Amino acid sequence: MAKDPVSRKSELLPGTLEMLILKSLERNSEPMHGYGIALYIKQISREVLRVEEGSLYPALQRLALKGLVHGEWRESDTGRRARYYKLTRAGRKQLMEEVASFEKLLEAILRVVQPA
Amino acid sequence: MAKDPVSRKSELLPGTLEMLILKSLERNSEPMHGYGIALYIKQISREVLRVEEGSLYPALQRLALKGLVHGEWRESDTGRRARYYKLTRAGRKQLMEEVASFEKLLEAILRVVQPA
DNA sequence: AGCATAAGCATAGATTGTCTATGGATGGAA
DNA sequence: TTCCATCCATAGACAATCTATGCTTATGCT
Repeated sequence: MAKDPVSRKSELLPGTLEMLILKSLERNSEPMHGYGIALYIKQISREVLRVEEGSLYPALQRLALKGLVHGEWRESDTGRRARYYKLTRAGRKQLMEEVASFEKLLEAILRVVQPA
Repeated sequence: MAKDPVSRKSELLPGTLEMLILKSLERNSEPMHGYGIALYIKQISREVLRVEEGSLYPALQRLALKGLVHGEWRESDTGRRARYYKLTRAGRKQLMEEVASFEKLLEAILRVVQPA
């Protein structure tokens, strides 16, 4: 008991996480580490989107496996070791496609949800 | 081999199905059966959204269990037996909340995805 | 008469993607 | 010396969707 205080639903729309990560990398031009990406998304979405670490790191690994990002160890500004990621060419392409199909889906959903 | 001809990704944004169903019921005022709901969503989204039966019927059952819709057997226009669903008061309320939080999420995602 | 197709419901099982929970290490501030 | 922020990572639970399948009945075509 003593669970589920409000709602344990996901903080994001499932299926959008990888797109959000890729987009973050694109918009910042400088390579970013995972923690930084999480902060960035949280901040720019005005605290609405929160990316949990248990979702984030596996997602970054998937993206790296698929060759959409490239990661390497470096030292962060604060002196800790961190894995810095940047978009690959394939990642940039994939991002464009994902955004396009996301927007298409969105339009379709809004046609159902919002009165004409 | 000989698989995965194009992309086996979902035809909708996961997490939006129940909202789409509830909204369909709201907009049609008359009770609808599952098959009709599927056709409606497909049509109004201009073929972009396709709701598979394997997703639809379990979703309707979940909604009924939660008391958000009420279903009863009737005879359809074409003379077959069909389960007709209508929104309950609770369902109407839930729908409003879901739409609101969906739109909030959307805004947040678009802030990340679309350049300021 | 025979057959195909549309209308209609349903379940089982696989898969995917997220989450929670946990663990650990380090640096700086109180 | 304690705490918090920074940073990574994995395991396991869980929810939601999909594919695949099976069934029934009415209508239309040939």
